[in-house]
Amino acid sequence: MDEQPRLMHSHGVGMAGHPGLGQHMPDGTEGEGRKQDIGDILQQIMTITDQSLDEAQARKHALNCHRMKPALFNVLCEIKEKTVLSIRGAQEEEPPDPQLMRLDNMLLAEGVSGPEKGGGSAAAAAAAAAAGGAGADNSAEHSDYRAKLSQIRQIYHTELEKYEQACNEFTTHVMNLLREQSRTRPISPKEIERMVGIIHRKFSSIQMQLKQSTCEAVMILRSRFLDARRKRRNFNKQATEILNEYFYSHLSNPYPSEEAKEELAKKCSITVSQVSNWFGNKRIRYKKNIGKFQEEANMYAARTAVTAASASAQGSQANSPSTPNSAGGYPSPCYQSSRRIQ
DNA sequence: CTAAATGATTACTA
DNA sequence: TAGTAATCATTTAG
Repeated sequence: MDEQPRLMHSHGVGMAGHPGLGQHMPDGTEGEGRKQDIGDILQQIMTITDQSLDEAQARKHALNCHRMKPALFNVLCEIKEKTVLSIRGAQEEEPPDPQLMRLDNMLLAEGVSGPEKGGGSAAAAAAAAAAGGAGADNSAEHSDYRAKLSQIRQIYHTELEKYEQACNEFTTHVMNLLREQSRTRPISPKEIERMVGIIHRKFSSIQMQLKQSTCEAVMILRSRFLDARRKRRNFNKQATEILNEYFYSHLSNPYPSEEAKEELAKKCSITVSQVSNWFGNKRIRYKKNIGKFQEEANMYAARTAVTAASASAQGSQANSPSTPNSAGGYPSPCYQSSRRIQ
């Protein structure tokens, strides 16, 4: 890049005003003239940094108005395209991020990013059903869940909109800037397009963070909603009585069969696993402190005796769910601290 | 308010 | 895999 201008100057004579500066050059003479023009322009570019601002501005204008400018600009763009941009272009076209897709799917499933109300309530209903809480005070919690979900959704959409707007503003700004600059340096429309792509990717990575934190919030809300420990309700008195009745009338072997559990569950309007939980808790707590349960045990023993008596008096045993070995020959806790629980 | 009671969960065992 | 033991988180009693 050192020799060429000089070389051109040595030959170039008076071709400055040549009208035919087309892309093709039919003969060497025309080529020489063009070369000289290019040499002039390059010279000006090289020295432009040495000039004052006003001077530079004037020169810039002159350069811009130069008849060779568009052609040279195209050439430079092409060169640039072939070198720098093609290298960068090779590593683009990344596949859609699987994690982002997962987040999107979840937000959609959770009704955060989907259609306004429909998806949300459906998901909430599904969650409510999964909670399995025998629908008593379920609706209150349900609406609470929905309210919180819609709050999350609102924040999400507001933020998303904000990001989108910022992205658009920034993109427009950069595009204007590049277009403006493309008057003085070789920037092809393709390159602008690519830059826009880069900006969008950056912003979408920010959006991913938003999506991620929204997902987290939904998960926490959901787990809170589903985790029954956090909103435990005691069983009603009747259910507790039925369970206790069974427990104390089967003290020697307080392990209800699957069928018995089902029956108890139905009677108490709770689930079978709740029955299992109850018996698990009862056995361990009874074993740990039999003394404390003495009174309760006596009470239920007496009650069972009475019902049994009245039942046998009527010649029927319709009461008490499948009672194989009730009070019969088993020691009431009054007489001994039965140790049949492992 | 604190402590006890209680339903659910977890890690482990036979 | 059902059951045990420890523990959590909540409700209820005092």
